[in-house]
Amino acid sequence: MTEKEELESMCKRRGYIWQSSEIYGGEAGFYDYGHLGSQLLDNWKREWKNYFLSLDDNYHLIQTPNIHPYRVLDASGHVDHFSDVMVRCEQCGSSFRGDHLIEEETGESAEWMDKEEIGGKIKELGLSCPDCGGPFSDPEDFNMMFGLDLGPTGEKKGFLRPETAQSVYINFRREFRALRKKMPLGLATIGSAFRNEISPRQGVFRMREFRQAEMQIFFVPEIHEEIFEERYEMIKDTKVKVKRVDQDEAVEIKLGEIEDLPPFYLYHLGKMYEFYTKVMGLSFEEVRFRELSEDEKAFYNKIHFDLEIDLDTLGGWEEISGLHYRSDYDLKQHQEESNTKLSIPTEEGRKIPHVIELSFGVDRNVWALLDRGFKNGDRTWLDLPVKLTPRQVAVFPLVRKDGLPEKSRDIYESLNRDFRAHWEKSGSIGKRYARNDEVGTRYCVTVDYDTMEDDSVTIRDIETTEQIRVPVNDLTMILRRLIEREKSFEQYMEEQD
RNA sequence: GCGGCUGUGGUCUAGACUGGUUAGGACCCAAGCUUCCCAAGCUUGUGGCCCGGGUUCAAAUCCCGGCAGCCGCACCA
Repeated sequence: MTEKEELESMCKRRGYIWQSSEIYGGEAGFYDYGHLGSQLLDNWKREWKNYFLSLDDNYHLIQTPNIHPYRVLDASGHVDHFSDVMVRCEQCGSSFRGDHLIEEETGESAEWMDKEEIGGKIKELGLSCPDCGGPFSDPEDFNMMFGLDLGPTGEKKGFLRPETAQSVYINFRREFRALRKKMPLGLATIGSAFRNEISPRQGVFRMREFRQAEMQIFFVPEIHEEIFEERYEMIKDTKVKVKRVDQDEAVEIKLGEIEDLPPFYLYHLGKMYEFYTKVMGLSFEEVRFRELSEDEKAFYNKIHFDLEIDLDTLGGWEEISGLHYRSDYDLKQHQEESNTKLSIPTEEGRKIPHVIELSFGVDRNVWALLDRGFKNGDRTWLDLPVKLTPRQVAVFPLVRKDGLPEKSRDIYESLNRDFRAHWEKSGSIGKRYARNDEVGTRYCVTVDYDTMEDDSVTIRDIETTEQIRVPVNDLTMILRRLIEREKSFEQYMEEQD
């Protein structure tokens, strides 16, 4: 089996993640998280919130519906731009994007054209199927958004949102007032988004329903730049790995050495990098930022880097998150379409705030954790940071007799109040270690015959399989220190020698 | 969405070409025995031919349709 198959098998067998509706044969583009996956997902969200909301006093979380009325997505440009005009070859059945066919022929952009215009232009140019030369059918709209009829008459139209960002923009005005007009203002949200992908593949990387965690930061560049500059100064020696659009390889560089990007952008780039190395526990080498070319990036993004992680299961660097400078495009659009003033008063008159967006694919982040953590050599184990892992500690009896199971159960119950704990007694001790290695249980506490004598237990570290012996009374304190990284397992080991 | 390949207990698979005993194995899981630290062993047990239709005395096996997965193309503002 390939690495990917091994990991998928583990995820199904042990309760992380699998295809949705599987007893009915499944449906492409939908996945369910089991008891472990769901816990990992929750933990990731919690750590994400802890990290990004604490970047500034004025960064906050909001919660919004998955459904937008038609006008929101019309204003944002999704009704026009998120759809493509497709034409189908009547002879061989292949389908193509109409605007692309025209662009190839004329060399000019045809993205602005609607269904009728594209149909007319194709006839005018006498285009035929590039595959077989057959004639084209009439063009049809294909929109990546799931449309909805709202209410009993079905006359009101809406969509499942294709991104969470718009939910935040339409709440800017309310929150700006509620938060007493302080700027910069950061509004984060974690929620689901929906895209009717033509052919979803690559597991959780292209789903029809997926989760996003986004931090939208509103600011007026010429006024608030200073604030970010100060923060940037503090981290400008931070090293990151960046692949610019004109480079073949990512290079290691200090933030301060990147001269053509504004401090507010570099500051957040540095902070995102830090999230991946410090919170998600990835090594510097496994993460990079890649700048998107003009062709790749959306027209409203002035600066766009994707954060990519080198994944074994997907064969290389994959987009996990993004940092987008969206300028004032979004608020301007909504101001115009809603006839609501979204500019803010400044000493230099009213200004429409700009947005820098920190955007994270939650499912992709979770999969990246599983991919990078999955070790399948001599021993199979899952290396998840202790703050993120679904099981922080497991408690076992060494053997199933002489009161050890009961003792271990007592210890488990006391630990379960403070940690994500687990208890089991079936099989042999080795088997229990192996089972817990596979799902990423960080520490295994074993009750043995010494425990019955002197009330001490062993703690085993998943990474090294080494053990330390500690008093039961100190267990909670020691585990807490290990989890909070106040003291490392190695330090405890040294103390014992 | 197009083309190719594939679909057997929870997982991985044998069987299919050449239709015919009770669909076999390994691992996992559960219960028990055993066991003083890294998937030991023994006993017992649960559980399966992707779905629907057709051909046939008889279908996991052949045919048609659907669904899903993988690969290629296309798509991924």
